Amino acid sequence: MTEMEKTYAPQAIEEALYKEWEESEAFGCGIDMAKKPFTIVIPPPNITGQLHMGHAMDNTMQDILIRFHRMRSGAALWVPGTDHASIATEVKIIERMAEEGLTKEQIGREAFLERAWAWKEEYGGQIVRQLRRLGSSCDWSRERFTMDEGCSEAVLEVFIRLYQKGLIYRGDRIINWCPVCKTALSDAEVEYEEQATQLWHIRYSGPHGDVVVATTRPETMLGDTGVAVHPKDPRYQALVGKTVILPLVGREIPVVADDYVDMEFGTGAVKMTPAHDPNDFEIAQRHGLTVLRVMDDAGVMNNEAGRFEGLTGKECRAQVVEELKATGALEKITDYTHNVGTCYRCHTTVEPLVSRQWFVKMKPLAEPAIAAVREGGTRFVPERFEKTYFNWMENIRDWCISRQLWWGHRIPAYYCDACGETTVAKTAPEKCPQCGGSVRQDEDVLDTWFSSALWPFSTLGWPSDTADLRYFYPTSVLVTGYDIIFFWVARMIFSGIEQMGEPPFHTVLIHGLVRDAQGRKMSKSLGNGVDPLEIIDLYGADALRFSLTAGISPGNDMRFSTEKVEAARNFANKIWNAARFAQMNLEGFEPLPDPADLALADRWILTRYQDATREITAHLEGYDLGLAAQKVYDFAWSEFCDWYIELAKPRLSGEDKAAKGNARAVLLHVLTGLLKLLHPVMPFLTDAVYRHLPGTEGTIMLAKWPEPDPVYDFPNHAARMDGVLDAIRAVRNLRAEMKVPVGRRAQLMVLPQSGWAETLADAAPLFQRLAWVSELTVLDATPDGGQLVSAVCPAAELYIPLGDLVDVEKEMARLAKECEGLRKEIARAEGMLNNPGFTGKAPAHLVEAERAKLDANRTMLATLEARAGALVERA
RNA sequence: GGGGUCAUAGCUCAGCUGGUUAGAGCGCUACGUUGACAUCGUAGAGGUCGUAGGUUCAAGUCCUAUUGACCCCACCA
Repeated sequence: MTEMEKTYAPQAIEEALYKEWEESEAFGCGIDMAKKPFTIVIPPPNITGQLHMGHAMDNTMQDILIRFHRMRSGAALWVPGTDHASIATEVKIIERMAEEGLTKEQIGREAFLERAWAWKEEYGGQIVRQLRRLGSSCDWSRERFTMDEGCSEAVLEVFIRLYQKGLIYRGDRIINWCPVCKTALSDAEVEYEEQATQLWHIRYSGPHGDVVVATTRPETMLGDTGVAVHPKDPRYQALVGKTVILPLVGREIPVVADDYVDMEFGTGAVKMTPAHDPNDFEIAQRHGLTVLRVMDDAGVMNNEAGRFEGLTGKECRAQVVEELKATGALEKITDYTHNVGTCYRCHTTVEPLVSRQWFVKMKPLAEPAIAAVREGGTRFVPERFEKTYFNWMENIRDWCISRQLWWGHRIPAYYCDACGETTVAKTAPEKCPQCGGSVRQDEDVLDTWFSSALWPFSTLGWPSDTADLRYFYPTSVLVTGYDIIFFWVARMIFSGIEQMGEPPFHTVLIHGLVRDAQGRKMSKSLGNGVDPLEIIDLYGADALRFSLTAGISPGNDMRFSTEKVEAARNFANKIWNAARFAQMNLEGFEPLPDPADLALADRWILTRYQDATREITAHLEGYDLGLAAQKVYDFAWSEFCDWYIELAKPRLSGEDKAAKGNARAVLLHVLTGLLKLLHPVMPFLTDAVYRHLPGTEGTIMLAKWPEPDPVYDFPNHAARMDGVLDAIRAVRNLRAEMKVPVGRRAQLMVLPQSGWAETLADAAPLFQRLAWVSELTVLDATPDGGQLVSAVCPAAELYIPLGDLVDVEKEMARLAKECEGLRKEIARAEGMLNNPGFTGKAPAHLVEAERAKLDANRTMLATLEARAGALVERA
């Protein structure tokens, strides 16, 4: 045993300890068919990423579960990896190139990809190193990347399978176009923001009558190919089936009737721009309206816009409004606030437009995915997120998966220009299988979430039939924030079911966001983010982990504050010092003695320890990590440190060899056990301390998780000890109220309640040590004398002779106050017990407990009243 | 428009399927060098659990309504 420093210094031990863990392969998990593995796949962080508080919490939770199960069953696997993050990474690389004055078009696809891979090499390792600093016990030998060979193979395989089943198709559909990222986006990638704008009311005239339409985007009128009204709208009956003339353009466009139109809103007539509005597109499909695109991918008006060609959308709007005013077609302009879609990466307003893209047909995939959750094959914790999931899955639309980007999995579709044939294959066909012409590959890549969706099985070797895949799939739990249920969780579920035949995990553990101390979302733009690495430097990884876990409830957001981290750091120090104390008193390993030889205090702490073990285990099994951490904290600090260590001191420093040995053995046993219970949350501290303790071997990581042992469980004795502790507290309380300085010895006389005499007499050394008692006298009758202060507790009446220090009036006031409290409590209990409803219907043990409490309180009250009476007489 | 969360001590939050006199951390007050720990100890003050009903022997916990803060989804042009 090496000497322990006076305070815990995490900086001194974390790095070396982690290195040792990793090199010893303690993070690994072999295949052992006799054991059911507990498996988690990491939500792969982006290679562009820096570890932020969200990651820190997410990964701490995963690590807690993994470490818990590893200790418990010896078979736990946490698969790490990173995500290529197609769009996010590409944007960053383009930004970097812009600093050199380069664009990706200038350097070309191949050179661009070289840069991207170089980027990956440079930054991809960063976040993974940061995860190590947190203490994440991932099996790094299995680290994966969404674009590594195996994951890419999985992507191709899935694409081809879905294509062959008709679940992937290419078509001209309305998609969300980001004019800055210059790519299509899926619906999930659009975020809506409220914007104040205007509503332009424009009159479309025609031979059969006029109609006024309202729009938020007047420039899109150039692409109008119809007007829609509600079929039952009396105002427009005559116009349905006829045509009106599109102002500025002069095109004759039909008026159609469709239920979609809301008669109450605006004028009840809607201009139809099928190429630039998703609803219009759908109505156009129903009525056979032309789809006319007037804007190109960069948001510039194209040749279909006639004389407006070449203008940007904004310029075009101004121009169109100007001309409409001039021609008198503009009826009015009103203020209007509505939600506009923006790109989730760059927050540019997205342009809905018709484009030829690849889609996944969602209905057939969504159905079994809904059923899996509904039937309990996968369950969300907390359960309420199932509603979110169902709501999304049940209203899902086809998933646009092609992106006009270069960094990502290139779509394995090959087109023949000669005959128009499309070939979907893992490798490029040499020539068109139809006509023998030459083929070219689709230029686009897949949505980055397409590969993430396969993560739980692609990382285990799929599509190969590997031993890992057979053993570890389906995984156990997925841990993530509620913000990516749609992006990722839902897609993993349907992909797992479709490809593997069963959902990828049985539980989805959802956590909230980490907010700043004021409750605001941490963000780069606000600059209110707290860097977890700085916190680790200052307070240690364990303190950070604990502060992100303790007292947190699943699915709820939390506020991060350094005060919380400080409290956690203090806790780490407390444990450290408890161990230091133990180390100073131990003399090597001593096993628990025969239960019959144990002192009352030993029985008490062993029982409490078992209670804690049961409770913490249950909380971890139920994913209540916050409660588990809280419970270890309370047990360690309030029971073990505050009480047991103090209770053990008289024996540890005493002369009785046997008693000393017993106290040592119990101290060591409970301390070692509590370190194990704490290890999942505070891995560094617990392992460092563990190695200082006698009788331990290797790392605590691989130690066996504590299990309750009936031989050392003494609930009745624990209750006796609680009686003694109550009495000690009562004495301390008395002294504090009488302003007797701590440390100044005073005599104590106790008049035991029936059955307590021996216990109290035996506890004399404890009173001496913990309540600064000079001498304890056990009485057999109420003492006489006014210069006493008294208290009463379930075990005994307590008297302290304080001589002249006793202020009789004050003492009487104090007694009166205590009596008052007791009377209230007695009245409450009597009320309950006199209620036949309670005695008749409540569980018997509760009624019994209530009755016992009432009796005890009555006895105490009688004592106090007698005492008060005696004082009155004397006065 | 639909769905959800939160409201408990001065502050930040726990409180599982309803059952002791509702808890913790921080802060506050008083006292304190008992050789593990001042990153500490002892004692204390502080809450009619947002409001109004209801169910029940029993409600912070379940139901309904309501007020306030917030989030997600939908996207009526």
